[in-house]
Amino acid sequence: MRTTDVLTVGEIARRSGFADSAVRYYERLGLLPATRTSGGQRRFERSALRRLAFIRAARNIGLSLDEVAAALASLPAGRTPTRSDWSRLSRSWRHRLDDQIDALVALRDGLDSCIGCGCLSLDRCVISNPADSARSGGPGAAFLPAGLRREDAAQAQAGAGRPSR
Amino acid sequence: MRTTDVLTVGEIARRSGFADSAVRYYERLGLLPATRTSGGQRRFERSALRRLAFIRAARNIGLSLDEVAAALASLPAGRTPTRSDWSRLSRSWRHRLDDQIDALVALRDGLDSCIGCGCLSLDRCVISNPADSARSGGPGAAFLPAGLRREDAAQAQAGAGRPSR
DNA sequence: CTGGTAGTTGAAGTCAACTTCAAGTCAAGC
DNA sequence: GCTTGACTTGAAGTTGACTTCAACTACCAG
Repeated sequence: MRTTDVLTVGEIARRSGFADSAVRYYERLGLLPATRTSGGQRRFERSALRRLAFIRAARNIGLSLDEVAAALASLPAGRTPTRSDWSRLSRSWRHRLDDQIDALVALRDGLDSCIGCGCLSLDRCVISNPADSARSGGPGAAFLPAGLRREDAAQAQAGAGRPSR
Repeated sequence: MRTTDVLTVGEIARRSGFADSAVRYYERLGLLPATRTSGGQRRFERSALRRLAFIRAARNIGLSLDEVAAALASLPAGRTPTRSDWSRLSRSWRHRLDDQIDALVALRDGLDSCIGCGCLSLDRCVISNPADSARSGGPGAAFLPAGLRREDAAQAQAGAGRPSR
């Protein structure tokens, strides 16, 4: 056992590429299980690295941490997740990505038809009116086109608002 | 002159679909020119509606308000912008959209090759490592894939951070 | 046993883009 | 002239995902 079996925050952070503070944050949110030494320091298992990889991947796809938490919660309790467990989780992302891509392509096509006209009509232009136009409510950022917005895709949380990077 | 030539905040908000508070906010940022009545109330010209359409379109594409401000600042001073002025501004969006789409498609292709393997290797998996992996710095959201992140596209601001919806 | 590196906590800060609030003023129809 | 709805301001709050800070403690090599 040359390589230690448990990892400290710093080690996990270094290996995963996340900041220490992010790792602690995730643990606090319950996304990352950790045991504690008698002195109160966190110790992570190797599998935590896989969880962090999942988190990074999910965030790259555009999931919120709430959604990540929900996904992680769906993992089988007790046993260590298998490859197919992880695979199952990421399978649904395909759809999400497709939707995002479709939305952007639609926007681009609209842009192509708008370039040159310079109309930017509030009523007619596709770019300023991608399918819908009414503002949803709540504070926070809201710049992605419909279909790219978090709230549009997430039916999960009951909270208010909505998000970005 | 049935239809009034100048518009109040409320009218502009209603017609543009933005909230009153957003319109005031934009005016405060200098994105939206307004005159004042003797009593201090804002009065907008009709052209403000076009500016708002531009702002909405730009935000839908994913531009920050800073970038919108920069774009608006490039409009000819003095005269009212023409259609070709607006057209010129929106032409560069095409590239941005292409980049965003490319990034998402790459992510999806990677996902396809990853589904089933469930590896999620921090080193090898495309999904958790879309091209790059090192965290940039700064607080704030950061979930979009490279090429979709605000900071990646914006060379403008000198501020810290980085962003998400 | 000692020193230094790495870890701990809670509270507060950051960022963007707004919204909400309170306390008060303006504009306009009757 | 009055009432009422729309407007004004500045300050503070919201959201998500973290980061930063200060004050302190743990771990471990030597």
